[in-house]
Amino acid sequence: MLTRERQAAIASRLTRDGKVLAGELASDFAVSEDTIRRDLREMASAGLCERVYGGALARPSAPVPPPLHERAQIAAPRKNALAAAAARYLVDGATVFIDAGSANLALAARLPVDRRLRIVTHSPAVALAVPPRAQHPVTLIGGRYDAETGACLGAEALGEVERLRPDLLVLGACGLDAVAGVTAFDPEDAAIKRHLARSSAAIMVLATAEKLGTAAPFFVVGVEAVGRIVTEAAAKGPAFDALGETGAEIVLADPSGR
Amino acid sequence: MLTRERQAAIASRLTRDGKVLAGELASDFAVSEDTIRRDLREMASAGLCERVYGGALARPSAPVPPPLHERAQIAAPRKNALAAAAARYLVDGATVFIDAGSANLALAARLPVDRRLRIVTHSPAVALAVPPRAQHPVTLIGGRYDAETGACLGAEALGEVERLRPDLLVLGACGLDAVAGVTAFDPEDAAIKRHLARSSAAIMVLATAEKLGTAAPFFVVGVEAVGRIVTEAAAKGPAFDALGETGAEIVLADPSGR
DNA sequence: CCGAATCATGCATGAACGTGCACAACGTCG
DNA sequence: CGACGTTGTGCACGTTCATGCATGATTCGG
Repeated sequence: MLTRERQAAIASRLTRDGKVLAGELASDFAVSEDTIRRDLREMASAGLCERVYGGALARPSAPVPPPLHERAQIAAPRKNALAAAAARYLVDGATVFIDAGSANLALAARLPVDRRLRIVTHSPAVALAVPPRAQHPVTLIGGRYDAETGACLGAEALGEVERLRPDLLVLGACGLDAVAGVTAFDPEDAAIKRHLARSSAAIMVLATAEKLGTAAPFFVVGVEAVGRIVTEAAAKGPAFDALGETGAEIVLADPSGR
Repeated sequence: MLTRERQAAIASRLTRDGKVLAGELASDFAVSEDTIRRDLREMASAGLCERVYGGALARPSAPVPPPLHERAQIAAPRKNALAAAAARYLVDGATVFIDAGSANLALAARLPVDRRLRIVTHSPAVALAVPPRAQHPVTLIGGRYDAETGACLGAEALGEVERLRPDLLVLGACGLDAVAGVTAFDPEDAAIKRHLARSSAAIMVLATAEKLGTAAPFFVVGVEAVGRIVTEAAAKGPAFDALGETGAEIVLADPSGR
């Protein structure tokens, strides 16, 4: 049996029963409990379930849409590490726009609870990921929902975005390069990002290593406008050095997620 | 039984009964009172309940209805059956507004793929639940996101809703009664529902058996405005008969989900 | 003010856990 | 074809966690 196949089976059990037991799964799938624990850990870090002592519970929150969901699952621990590092720079009382994207989704799920933040987003998944316990007021920008980017796009969304003046924009980047700047795959998405970049007081970008030195078709904003780039140590190389020379503050995430 | 699972069960008892007794819980869950006391202490420190001598009380500010994501898991198979029955009445090419609510969430997830529908909603969870495979264009109404109802409320949302003229409104009902009509727990939610009910060409309500004959604090619309009520056979009784006499078409869902 | 019930705390125990390591299966590239 | 990196798995190790019990302290009701 394939690993992913087994994890899919665990996921379907979760939705059916609402919970799974590690020991039970181990004997049912004829693997060791270690393997099951690894599965559950992975799934939990991808937001598929809640890990608890003895097994796992179905996530009490709404389902994350498949395209975004798949992206969220890729390198989830690394994205969580980025999120943890970025969360430190969210100051109390600030209005923060969180762009769509898998790393930003991880950030939304790990927003600090010891500070009060006004969260604005055009991504329903981000809005739902904000832990209700934190009591951060969440404003969602409406419009035509685009499943590919996982955000609301179009004229309506753009119109609403134009009225905003966020203190901080947590920008999602499909590509990030010292020369090409921040770039996106979708033209409409790029248009909204451009507006946001202009009207925000500060910009922070979360980028996994593989995004550095790459460019997508649509330009959003030059790197000189980005105040802070959160990335990982694995990104070190020529593209990384070039970014550092643009004046942006580069933050390296601790892989352990601290 | 998992520790967290037990604590969740205690929490749901708290919202149901308003109080729990330590000794009673201990014998019901077959653990020692020490364990229960530890649970209650932990929950109290998390703000989930108020610890008192002999047990615990529900927090005075405890939400009357549990948040949407919890409601969605209650009686899920029955809600899926309602959804399957309701899906038959969505006609090709129609613009359908899907209100927030757990049964409506199930409907969104089971939208027919053989017809083209324009979906509009103010619930991010509903927008995300629409299967991307179906290619239904989804418009999401933005605004302040309210975790309690699971929808975007407030002036912004109301303003956008006012511009809509849906062919069909799939209305969520917190209570449904022949005399009291459709009612809601939240005043702002009720305001938006009222607007929608006025501007929609037709109204359909999905209601599980326990909602029939009950009323929530805020009035939305009288039953005479509701064209079709989808409910279950288990609802049959005086309240059910009274609804039938108002002229609305009553549809009974097949428990097998067909 | 007294007895009984309830409680917090410390401790012991076993289950569940994370981590590091070794090994096997697999695909890739020279 | 063989060397190599990757990935999934199981095992051993020490650690953490949940639980029940014992012990005093606290609270409640009369």
